[in-house]
Amino acid sequence: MGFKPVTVKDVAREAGVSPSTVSKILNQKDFGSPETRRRVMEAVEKLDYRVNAIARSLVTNYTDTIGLIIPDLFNPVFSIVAHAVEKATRAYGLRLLVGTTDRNAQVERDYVNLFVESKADGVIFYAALNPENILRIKRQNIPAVIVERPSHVPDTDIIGVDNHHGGKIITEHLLSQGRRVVGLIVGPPEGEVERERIAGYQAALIQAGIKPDPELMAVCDYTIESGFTAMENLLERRPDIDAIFVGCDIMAVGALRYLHVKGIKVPDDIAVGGYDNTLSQYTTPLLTTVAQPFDLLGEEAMRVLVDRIRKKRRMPYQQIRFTPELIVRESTAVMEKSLS
Amino acid sequence: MGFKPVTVKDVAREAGVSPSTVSKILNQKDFGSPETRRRVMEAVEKLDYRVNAIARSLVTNYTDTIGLIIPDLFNPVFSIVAHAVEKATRAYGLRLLVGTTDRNAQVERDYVNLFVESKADGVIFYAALNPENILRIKRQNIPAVIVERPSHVPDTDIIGVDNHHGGKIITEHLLSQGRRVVGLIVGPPEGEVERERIAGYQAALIQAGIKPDPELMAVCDYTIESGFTAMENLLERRPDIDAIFVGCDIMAVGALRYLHVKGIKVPDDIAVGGYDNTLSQYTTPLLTTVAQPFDLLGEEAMRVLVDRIRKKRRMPYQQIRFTPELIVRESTAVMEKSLS
DNA sequence: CATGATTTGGAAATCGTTTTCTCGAAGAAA
DNA sequence: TTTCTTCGAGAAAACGATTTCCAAATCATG
Repeated sequence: MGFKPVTVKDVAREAGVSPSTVSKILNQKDFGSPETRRRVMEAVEKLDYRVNAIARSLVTNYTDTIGLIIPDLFNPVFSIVAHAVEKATRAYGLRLLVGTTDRNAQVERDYVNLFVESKADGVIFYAALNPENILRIKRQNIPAVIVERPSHVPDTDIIGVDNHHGGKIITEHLLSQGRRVVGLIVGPPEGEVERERIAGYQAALIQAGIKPDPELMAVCDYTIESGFTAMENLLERRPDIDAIFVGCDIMAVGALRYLHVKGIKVPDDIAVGGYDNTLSQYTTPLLTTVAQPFDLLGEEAMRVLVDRIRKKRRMPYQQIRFTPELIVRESTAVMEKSLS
Repeated sequence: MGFKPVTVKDVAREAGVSPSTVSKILNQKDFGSPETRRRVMEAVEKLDYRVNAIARSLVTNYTDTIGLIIPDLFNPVFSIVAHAVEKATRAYGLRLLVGTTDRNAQVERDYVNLFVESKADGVIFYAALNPENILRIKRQNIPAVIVERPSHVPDTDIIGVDNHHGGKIITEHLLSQGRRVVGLIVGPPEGEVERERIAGYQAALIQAGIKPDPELMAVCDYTIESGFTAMENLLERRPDIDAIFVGCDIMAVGALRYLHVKGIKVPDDIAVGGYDNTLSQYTTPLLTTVAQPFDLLGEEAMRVLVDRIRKKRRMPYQQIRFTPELIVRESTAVMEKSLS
């Protein structure tokens, strides 16, 4: 009802000084005489005063708030990144506004508008849907950092992982284990990320003198079910497959499931390689996968963003690429035949 | 540099009216003549005007922002809830500030202060650490909703799941499959949630005429590794165990892993029941588990919170309990011996 | 002791909205 | 036509901080 939060005025009255003095003592390290400092601090303590960040922002033009736009929080890939970003904002003493788009460009746009209205100091886009939305933020003079595509937005810092390399090393690994007919289950190839991984996969095959065969590739979305059916379709088409590279651990779980149901042994009959290293410790057998440094991705995105916010001066735009790492586990042991 | 966002003044000038008129036309459904409405709307469109939410909040005393305090975003349990909460805030046209505590009470306190400063309209606590922090929010007249413990904060809406029932049904299920020596791996029993689940487990045993044996219980934190070692310790102590109830899917994965490594067959030798239904579709064998309606938890928390924010009038505090559901999968089939 | 330099702390403007409050004009009723 | 009501639109006062700007007080220096 008649609830009134404590304001700087109340503190001033309590300490017997003016509001401006209170503000200065609270914000400037070396303002005021020891005596007034003490009085003000005591008043603050006594009244349990907390600055009204809204009022402050209105005059300083800083909200100390970062916006994060991300497809969802359900897929471990995203929740790990979100967690890393959140930890980083905390370390920088900032707030984090989170928006998930559920892969809907209109929702993405709504969040962009919301963040503009909120006067966020900066925005991180993870797997942005529409580059236009990023430009919209930049047009409002709000710094933005892009994590993992799109990579063709001008004048923007971009953080990512070398997907070509990732696709290549996992495929090379499968080949090195004596496999020859390597299938590929991958997300929609319209995406940059997916295209790169496919290219890496193909490069590894060609390097080994094997011609990539479109018949060996199955497309699916990022669900367990689609991994299951993709594996099914692929094996119906090509029963001679002896290894499969699945472009995401979630889908790999679906593929493993199908193989398990059909009594096909992993890795004896078919070797399975995943991607992301998110679920690979939960599966049986443990999944060989390509680990992406998701936490680093989040940390770096924040670091670059904060740099851009604080150092107003023109700083060259950065494009940071991390190198993914192969983690070998049980699902891709050497083939029995090549052992004999 | 000389970047100036478009303000209500600019719109007013463009439309040839006063700022107050612009504000009223934008906010009150039926203000102004059709002619002025048109002029103002055109100006807004032309200048791509977006309200400054900061300035608005200062006068309206609403920020349209909700705070969420949650242990982390890494455990699927939390990320699913966070996702549900985020979706709900979006549906209500609100913003979401997210704070993860990493189970550190000091961090929780920092976030409470931050949310107070941010003038959040309301706060949702998931698995809060220190009740004092919740009281601190309420003392600032900010509505709070507690999800899953602590349940003893006065004058607060509380949303939760019936953990006693959950522990009971999974144990009953194990017993109904012919198991007799049912072990328990559970999180730190200081927690209310854990205590309730233990009580449910014990109730089921007693009901079946079995005396609960402390030796059959192992405590661990919420990691795969601790599930692994807990299973190990338990079996060393009591090799006669023929079923195990693990209080969290993540730890169940660790337990399954140990059994797999030791060549102990699930469910033939030991039946395994999990809790949460988060990873249970990823495991081999598929994990029987107790499903919690995490998305509902998030939705309801938001619904109750928004109610409390909008209807200022004194509304009785609610305590909502959902009933968890048993999901039977492969890891708890009927025992072989009882079949013969 | 006088002068200049520095420090201290207050008055007032400002940030961009929303919200009274008020006045004049238009419309309705008599 | 007159009077009463309603409605449209602007002026000005908030909201709660920060930030000039300035006067007074303090200090150092010759």
